[in-house]
Amino acid sequence: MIRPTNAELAILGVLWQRGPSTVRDVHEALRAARGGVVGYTTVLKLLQIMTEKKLVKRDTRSRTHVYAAAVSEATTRDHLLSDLVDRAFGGSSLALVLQALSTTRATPAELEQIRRLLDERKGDSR
Amino acid sequence: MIRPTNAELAILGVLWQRGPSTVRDVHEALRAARGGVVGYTTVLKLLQIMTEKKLVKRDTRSRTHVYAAAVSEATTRDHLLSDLVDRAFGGSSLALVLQALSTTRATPAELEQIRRLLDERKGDSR
DNA sequence: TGACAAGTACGAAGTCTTTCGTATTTTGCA
DNA sequence: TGCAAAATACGAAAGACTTCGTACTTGTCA
Repeated sequence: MIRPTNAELAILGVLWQRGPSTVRDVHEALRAARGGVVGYTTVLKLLQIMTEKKLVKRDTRSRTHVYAAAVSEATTRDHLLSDLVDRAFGGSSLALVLQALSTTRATPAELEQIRRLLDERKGDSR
Repeated sequence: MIRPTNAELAILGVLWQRGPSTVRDVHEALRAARGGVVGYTTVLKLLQIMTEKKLVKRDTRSRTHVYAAAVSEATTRDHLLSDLVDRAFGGSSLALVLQALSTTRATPAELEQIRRLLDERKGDSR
């Protein structure tokens, strides 16, 4: 159900990082982050749409509305991952993990981090 | 560059599985696989578009054209993964792997498979 | 108080995806 | 030979995304 589009993800990224923000905040963050050639009213419109979709919450108490993410980053990532698993990996999360592992560039420390996670789950079929 | 849409992925899935196929083949495979309520000419049109996009190759020697995937499954998966990494994981493949691992349901055997892959890459910063 | 700045709301246009209907072409065979 | 079946080509429509212009509202301060 939670499947933010591209532009929506960019905005959620800002909200996750900055916390509750005004349109202006988001607009400037986007402009700073990337070559964000996106107009102010575009961001406003997107936030309005995202409010309808319940992706963000809007506080209208002050004239300048304040928006906050209504979905967590982890949950959203989960949804996007399982979406991709369904669409391109025949429903197999394992296939995705293996593919990601086999092409990702990881430092030894990172490999170790993965190994630790595996250890925690040893014999755990969750 | 290789970013098949949803419908395109479904078709590529058939081509990867069946090998070179006619429109009719693909159409029937889709209909069989899912509740594939998709018309014959829809599949045809998609294959034509995919030919333009170089996602498939078309052999027109016989009247009934034969289509074959022009992109490999592994490469396509890579592209989709790195796309998702960029869009939703701040560019960190590691973050994606960790997230996928922490929510995926894996049997001990599967965990072992992952561990073996890690072993192969030990000290390998590729 | 009245004009300007800063906000929000809204509609509309452009692009992409997906879908299919219709027209046209080709082939096989009765 | 000529018709029906099977194919391909093409255009167009509907929906989703993204973008922004324009209109309207509200608050500030000279």
